[in-house]
Amino acid sequence: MKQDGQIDEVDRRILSALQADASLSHQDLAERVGASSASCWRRIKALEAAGILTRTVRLVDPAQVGRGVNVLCNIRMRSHAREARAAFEHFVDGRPEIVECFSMSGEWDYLIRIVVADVEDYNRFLMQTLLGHPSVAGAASHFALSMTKYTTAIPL
Amino acid sequence: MKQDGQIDEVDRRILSALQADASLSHQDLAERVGASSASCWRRIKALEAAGILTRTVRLVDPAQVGRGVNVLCNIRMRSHAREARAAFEHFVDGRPEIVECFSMSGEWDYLIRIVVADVEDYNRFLMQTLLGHPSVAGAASHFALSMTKYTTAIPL
DNA sequence: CATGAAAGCCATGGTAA
DNA sequence: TTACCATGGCTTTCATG
Repeated sequence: MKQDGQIDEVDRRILSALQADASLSHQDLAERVGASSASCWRRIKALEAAGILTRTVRLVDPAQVGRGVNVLCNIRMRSHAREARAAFEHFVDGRPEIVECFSMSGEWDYLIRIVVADVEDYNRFLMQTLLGHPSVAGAASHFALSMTKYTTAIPL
Repeated sequence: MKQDGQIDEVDRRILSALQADASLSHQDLAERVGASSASCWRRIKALEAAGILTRTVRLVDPAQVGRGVNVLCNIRMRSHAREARAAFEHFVDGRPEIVECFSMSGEWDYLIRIVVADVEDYNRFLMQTLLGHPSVAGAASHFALSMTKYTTAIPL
């Protein structure tokens, strides 16, 4: 990355490579993106400092640890007051089975994705946890039959 | 992991730690989960061999690279024939702006998440790319106002 | 059979020119 | 950019519970 904060072609290649496989050594990465190892290292530091390149995470196969079922759930709030929204979002934050939450335009207020073991597991979550929250007025759950694509890579 | 393939408490701690931060060294990891470095190493190898622990990826801040807008889009297929589904899923695979795709139960056939720069960008994608696909009969797009939670960590 | 401790080797990151 | 060097992490061995 040049000092003007712009991302150039080499930066893009670095980001793409690291999004696909962060276990690459700087040397492998260097030859893959067509730059020197030292240059790669400096660019990575700059991208981290700029907050563009964030965490390094290891992925776990959900099905293998008993979380093979995805449910997408639309949520309607009882109130749109700031406190109600903050309370709900804080609640979402604290529930590890909720892996994604979007505040939505349109007829529903939120869309969340939940990973569960099975239908019964979801029933428990819905009845006891989600619908028990004071901010939640209603929910419409949709089960995923399969996840045909999942990537953490943002296109560049 | 014992030879029976079961995941014990230490394995769970290893998985949790690596899901949160895969840049930990085996030694740091070891003391964090309360085991020796060698034991940690063996367990990680076993978890990889079992396919439980998969890729290591680096995350990129979508907003910083001009992909700050999320759109959730329900899709109805023209046909449910196997070839039509395969063709659509292959198409999804090849479009990097589509980061997630679920085959759904209920009134819609698929739910996809798309990351775009702005509304105009999405308009282009919808009109020229998505609706241009022969398998797609219709689509209902919902814009996310914000992403309040996103994690790659599966609860254990 | 899994673990913890210990040690050596090698690759790697970081820094120099 | 290239080259180098020292650091430290990965991997194995071995004894133990």
